[in-house]
Amino acid sequence: MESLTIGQLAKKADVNIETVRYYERRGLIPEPPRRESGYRQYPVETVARILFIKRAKDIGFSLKEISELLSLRVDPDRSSSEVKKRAEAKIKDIEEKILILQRMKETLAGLVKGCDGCRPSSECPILKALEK
Amino acid sequence: MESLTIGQLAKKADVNIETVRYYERRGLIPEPPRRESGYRQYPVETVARILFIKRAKDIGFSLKEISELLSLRVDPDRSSSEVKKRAEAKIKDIEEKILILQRMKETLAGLVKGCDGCRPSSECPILKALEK
DNA sequence: CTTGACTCTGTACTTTGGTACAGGGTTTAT
DNA sequence: ATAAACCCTGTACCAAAGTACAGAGTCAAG
Repeated sequence: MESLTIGQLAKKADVNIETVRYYERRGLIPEPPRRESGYRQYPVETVARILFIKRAKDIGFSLKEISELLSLRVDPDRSSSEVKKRAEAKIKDIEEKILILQRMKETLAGLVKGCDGCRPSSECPILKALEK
Repeated sequence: MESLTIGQLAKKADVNIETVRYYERRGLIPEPPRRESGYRQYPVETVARILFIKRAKDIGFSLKEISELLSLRVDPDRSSSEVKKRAEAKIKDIEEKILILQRMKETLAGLVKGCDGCRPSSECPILKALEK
């Protein structure tokens, strides 16, 4: 059982079958080999690929950005500063997101433990915390 | 110049005018007072509100989640465990996102500094790192 | 006091990321 | 060998988050 049908893949990755085909159309997963019947035969790694996509999506990357992310990994001219630059840009993006989330979290934590700062009718710090 | 027209607001927050009206319809920003003509008059704080929404969106919250986030801040009976519970749930969400982002970042950072680890034709760790 | 820039409501269109058939062939378990 | 359960392509539909008018009224600068 070296390979998966589209249904098995979808189940393992916990997505809709149609989503798998959609990702293929979008170029997010490679076109798999087919058998004579035309049935797709997925290598097991494709499960990880789809999980990656799901996670990345959850944290705010668009499918377009995700395919950029994925293409970094695959690009064959390894030492190319092009690739490196793109990876670095992505890292910047990610750091930015982390910062925003951390500020958000602190603010919420303040809210949870008694948040006396939230005086009635005055400005709650939640917005303040997120002004760049 | 205590208040802003919708156009001024949109410009300051760097969004489309239509987006502002859309956020109003969605309840993400409060309905502002109007003058006789019907023109909206926004208090300057609304700029911060919209910036908040933009940031939250960028890091993967839906507008629906964002209005939940915003409603936490406004709820008057702050000691209610209801509010507390919701805030705690949001914190969990946020922590999860941060973790994913950190793993992603490390992986990319590994890629950047001399991606010798990416042996030809073998599995690049980028996927591995993101398998839950 | 008019002209150009702005705003109003309402409706319709767009993009992104899927989902859902329809109509037909394939596999597999009994 | 025949259902039940899969899979195929293609097209259509969906929700979320805007965006874009149309047709009409308002503002403000010269």
